[in-house]
Parts: sequence; C-alpha cells; structure tokens
Amino acid sequence: MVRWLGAGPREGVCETGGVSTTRSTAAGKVLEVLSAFDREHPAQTLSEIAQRTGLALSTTHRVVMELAGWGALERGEDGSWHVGLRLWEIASGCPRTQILRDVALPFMQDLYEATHENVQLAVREGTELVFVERIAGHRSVELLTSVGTRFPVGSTGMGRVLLAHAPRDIQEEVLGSPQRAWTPHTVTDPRTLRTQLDRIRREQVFLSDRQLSESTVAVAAPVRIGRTGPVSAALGIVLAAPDAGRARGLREPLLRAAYGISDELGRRTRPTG
Amino acid sequence: MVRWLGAGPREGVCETGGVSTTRSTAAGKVLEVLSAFDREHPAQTLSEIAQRTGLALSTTHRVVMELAGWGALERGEDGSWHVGLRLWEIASGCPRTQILRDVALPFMQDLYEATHENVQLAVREGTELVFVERIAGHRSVELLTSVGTRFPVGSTGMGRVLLAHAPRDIQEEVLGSPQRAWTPHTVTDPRTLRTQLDRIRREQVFLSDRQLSESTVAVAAPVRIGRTGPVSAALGIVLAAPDAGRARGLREPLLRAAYGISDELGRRTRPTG
DNA sequence: GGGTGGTTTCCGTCTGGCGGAAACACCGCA
DNA sequence: TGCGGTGTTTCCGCCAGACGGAAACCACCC
Repeated sequence: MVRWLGAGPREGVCETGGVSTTRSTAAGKVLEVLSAFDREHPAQTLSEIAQRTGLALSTTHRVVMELAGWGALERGEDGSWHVGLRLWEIASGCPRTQILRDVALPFMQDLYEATHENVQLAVREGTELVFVERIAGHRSVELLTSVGTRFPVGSTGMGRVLLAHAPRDIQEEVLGSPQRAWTPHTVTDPRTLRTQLDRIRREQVFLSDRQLSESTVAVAAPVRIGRTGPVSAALGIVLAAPDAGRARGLREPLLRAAYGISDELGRRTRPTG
Repeated sequence: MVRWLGAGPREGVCETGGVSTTRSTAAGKVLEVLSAFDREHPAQTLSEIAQRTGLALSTTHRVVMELAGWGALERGEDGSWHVGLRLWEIASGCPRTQILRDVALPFMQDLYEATHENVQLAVREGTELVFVERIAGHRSVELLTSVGTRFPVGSTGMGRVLLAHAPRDIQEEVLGSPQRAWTPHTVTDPRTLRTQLDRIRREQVFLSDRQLSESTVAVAAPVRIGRTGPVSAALGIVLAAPDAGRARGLREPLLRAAYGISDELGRRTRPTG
C-alpha cells in the first residue's frame, strides 16, 4: 500500500539549463511559499517570504492570505507568519511516518526506559536522512537534531546504516562526492567508508564514534519490513561521548527492538492493506 | 513570538449564502486536494481525489502532478496517492506543536515511566481539540485517537479541561449545541457540564469516567504558559476502565508534570524570542 | 515631523489555468 | 482473443483570474 523505500522527487524548482527559473504556475508559487519555512526560518514576515522565494510582494501577499484563510499558515501576534496547525494535521497523516511511528513507539519506549538516552528513528530519502521520531528525557544528552530534521546520509551513525542498505546507485552517489568532516573523528575517506558499510551489513548493529558531534556517540540498527525484507528505517540510541563504554552493551537490546519493529511492520504491510 | 491560543480560521471552502462554492483560485485547488487527505482517507486514487474535491479529473491530474513533483504527495506502488515526506517535513516545523512537544516530552516520559499508560498532549482549536503528541507502550490500552486526530472539545477529558479554560464565547458555543453521547456515561446535559467546568477550574485536575469510550478513563490537567499564564494545552493519562481505581493516585504526578511543562514554556516564550 | 520598513489595496495586461473530450493502459471475464 | 469497465494521461481552444508595478497606508523610532 505504501511506498516505503526509494528516493523521492528531488527539486521543487525546475532548473532550465543552469539558471533556476521559478516555475510560474500558481500551484508552484503556493509550494514555494511553503518551502520558505524550514528549520532555520520557522517564522517570517511577509517581506522575508517574498525575498526568500523571489516572488513579487503583492503576489506573496495574495498567496499567503489564501494559505492563511485555509489554515496552512498562521500569524503570530508579532505579525510574523508560521506554519499552521491545519497543515500539520494533514501532514501528520503521512503514511510513511505515521505507520512507522505507531509501530516503533512502544519498542522505542522500552529502549528509553532501559537507557534514559535519546532514542531515534529515521528514514532515508535519496542521499539524505530524515528524523521521523525521537524520544528523550531530562537526563538525555542535548542533540542538534530534532524530528523533521534532514541530514546528509553519510554524516550520522543512523545514516550510515541506511546507506549500507541503500541501492547501489545511491551508495555510489554518496561515496563519489566529498564528505563533510563534522568533527576530527568523522570518517570521510571513501575507502574507509566502504569497508565500514561492509561491516555494517555483516554485523547489523553499528557503533558510531563522534561522527557528527564531538560530544556524542551512537548505536544504530536497521529496521526492515519483516525480518528479512527491505530496510525501511534506522533505529538509534545516542549517548554522551563520555558514556561511550555503555554503547557495546546496547547492541543486543537495540537489535532486539529493531527486530521487534521489523516483525510488526511485516505483519502490518503484508496481510492486510 | 508564537500565537499559542485562539481559534484559527474556520472554513477552507468559502460558503456563500449556504451553498459552498468551491473557491476557484488556483491556490485554492491545491489546498482542496490536500484537504482530501484525512484520517479516513490516507491513500486515494486520482479519481477518488477528483470525486471528493469536486474538481474536474484533468484539473486534479494537473494539480496532483505538480504536488508530486514537489514532494507534497507521493505515489504508492499500487498507484494510489498519499501525503509525502516533504510536506510532513515542512509541517513538522509548525511552532505551535513543535515547541510544545519539545518542552513536554521529557515530562511525558516521566509520567509514562511511572504508569506505563498512554500519555497525551492536546491543544484546542476553536471548538475542537487536536492531539499533538502521544506516547504509549506495549502494555498501554489501545486508543482510537492518535497524533493529528481532531475531536469535538466536549467529548474527552482533556477536551473538557481545555473547554473550562477557553474564552467565554467558545464555551457558550459548545454548551449551546447538542453533545454527542459516545457512551451511556457521557455527560451531555449542559447544566451538568457547566458545573463540571466550574469544578475543573477549581480543582485543576479532572477525572473523566468513560466519556468517550466504554473501556477507558482519563485524568487530565491544563498546561499554561508560565505557572499562571493562559492555558495553551492539556496533558492527560488514559487508563483501561478496570484500572480506574489508580486514577486518583495519578492526580498529583500529573499536576506536577503539567506545572513542569508550564514553567518551562513560560521560560521559553517570555525572555528570549 | 519626516524617515524607514513593512503591509495592504488597486487595476490594466495577458498568461497560464481550465475542463471536455479523446486516446491510452490495464485488468478480469467469457 | 476480443470486450467492457475502470482509472490515467494527453491535447487544445477559450477566457477567467493570476500577475506585479505603483501608490496608499500604517506603526514605529529618531
């Protein structure tokens, strides 16, 4: 029923011969306005939106008003615009995240209870990963990722796991382009990365040591559709770097949780709709 | 920075003199197509969408293609359409849910760990409530609500709490219209409801006995912006009906959690932006 | 009071949205 | 193998409504 895997469509703005011509359809403008709202810009004035999208001010005004009338955008008391509850509501029905979340949450809770650390779930889209769920408590280490964040697939432990099980062309695309070194420990050499991916496929669980941030280590495992089906997500636990010693002991419970989720996913997608 | 409270805009389709004329702007059509995706219809064929929106098939086709090109919609392997990851991603940045969620989650985890029951968070929009977050484990009772679900504010324990602290006109609007009786125990009499709202304001925590479903009881408390600020959300725990005896004992921890969230919300919204 | 940055309204031009219709793809059935 | 039904995709001529420059408007601060 649901397409889990596979890279989604790439660009929203069509690029004709190098120059990015803003698609001039009315629907395109609506989407461009929505695109203006990302993690770095959750609230913007009308002029900002116009500037960032490149649309004329009056056009932006019209589109924003229409979106607001429907509830896709809401206005803060300071006059700035932000994404509205109505759009959130519609989007929260996205099967790709909702089903996954529903199934995974109880298992993630078990892991949280056993560790009190950040427990995360992410899916791959193209050469990036998107965090779909995360639970954390008072005692968990502060992270720079949050639900809905998008990252290059090569830069995190969970991403490497997803990459290891991605189609060949995606792997090559990532390995072929230069990797950003987030910390002095980040593995950027394609050769080393390649053997790392091999090991991930062999050992299932992956220990990632300060690859994205100097202060955190991660343990990650693949989630499949059914025990032996295609990899649809990655499950991970993030610890403060000084607690790295505890990471090894988390391999078993993490893998068990990943298996639990995989089995349940298999059960849900195959027999019924 | 963020407008928390207040009813958002109501209708998406403008109703001119009783007859709902589908707004004929291009942007409106985009939104109408998105509206076609709700909890009951997470995946639909092109023809279904056309039928449900009342748009011509060719128009629907054009709009859907455009939405798909951008990532707002994705196509299942069976050819049906559903909400895409890209839209989910944008919408997950909705401040009204995101900030609330970020702040509340650790406290909700504490409650979950102490009870292993469903812990929920909801906001009010107009005369309805929308579930913004929910955590549950293997042992928690199965619920018919999930994140993103919308309900009449009068029908659940958490809704009554939100209603008790809503503006006068909202309260009158709800009390003035007939209440649906979900179970034989549902309070529908406006008079009784009114005294119940009074008690909620006095006692803070509210015990709701099988109001929405025969098999569940709930404990609910208001979440404010700062300890004495306006009510911005409701926090609740749902138990299986036979465990109702445990509900009284949850009042204290629930209230403490609600206070914790309120304090943190006050801290986040006042001083910084 | 005058300057600045943002918002809202107006209106003439003309582009791109519109949807009927026809062609196409697929499937189950006889 | 042909046939009807269901859903999808493409085509194209007409004209509604999108477009954006410009000007009015508003709030705030020197």
